[in-house]
Amino acid sequence: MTVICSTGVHDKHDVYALQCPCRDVLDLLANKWAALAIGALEDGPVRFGELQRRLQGISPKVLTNTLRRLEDSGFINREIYAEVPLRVEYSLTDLGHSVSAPLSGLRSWVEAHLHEIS
Amino acid sequence: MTVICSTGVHDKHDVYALQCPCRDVLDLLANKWAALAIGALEDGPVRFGELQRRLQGISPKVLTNTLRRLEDSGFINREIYAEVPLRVEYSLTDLGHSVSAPLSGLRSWVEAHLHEIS
DNA sequence: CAGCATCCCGTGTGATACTG
DNA sequence: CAGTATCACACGGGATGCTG
Repeated sequence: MTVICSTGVHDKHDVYALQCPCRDVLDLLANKWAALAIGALEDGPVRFGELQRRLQGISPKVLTNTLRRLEDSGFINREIYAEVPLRVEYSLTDLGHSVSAPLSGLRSWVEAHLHEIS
Repeated sequence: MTVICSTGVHDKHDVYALQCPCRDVLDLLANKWAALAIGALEDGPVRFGELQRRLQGISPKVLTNTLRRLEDSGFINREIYAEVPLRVEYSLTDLGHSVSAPLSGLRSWVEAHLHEIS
């Protein structure tokens, strides 16, 4: 088992302790849309409307919430172009790109084991 | 980008479509405790009480809910030993073990990038 | 010991309509 | 186009007490 929290954890089983900061990250990523939104941005900047099209079924409000949370945590950038019509592009930060790797791993696993899941 | 859903998806951006079955798995894993519970079982069978100790802060009810969901989805086994006192052991199935790999990847990433996250 | 029963609450999610 | 406003709701999660 890999020790998650290097700080103040001596018993390896305490890595799941309430105080473990990895909780925050898991909580952030562990919602219905965040992981998918990051995946949808892997190829480069995407506009709001296009994001909504890719994340089929998401409402504008929920998309906004998701993006704001990811932005506040430093995973994505929000660039506003004062054009007509208005253009807003979302893109992954370096941090966002780096987390997309393990997330891809998870999605690949899903693809590979889909048939085994009830 | 890796195509997640091999079935009926031809536009690579539609992998995030509402019908994508990977949603179910993400929904299952994407709650507060499931990923951590799987991690807590990586080393072998664990009893209910020990699980509650490792997942510090979880209540019995929530732990039961989490375990039931994971059991129903085929990620863990529940073994009952009719002893006195009663003993119930939880362990990962093969499927559970296989998913713990990508989950470890995610947790490792958290460990490595913790300092970069606000 | 390993849970179930019960009550409660916050919030994530959703549908729809509206605006700068 | 890119959101915001509003209302509504199910569900995850928590606290406490009780049971086979």
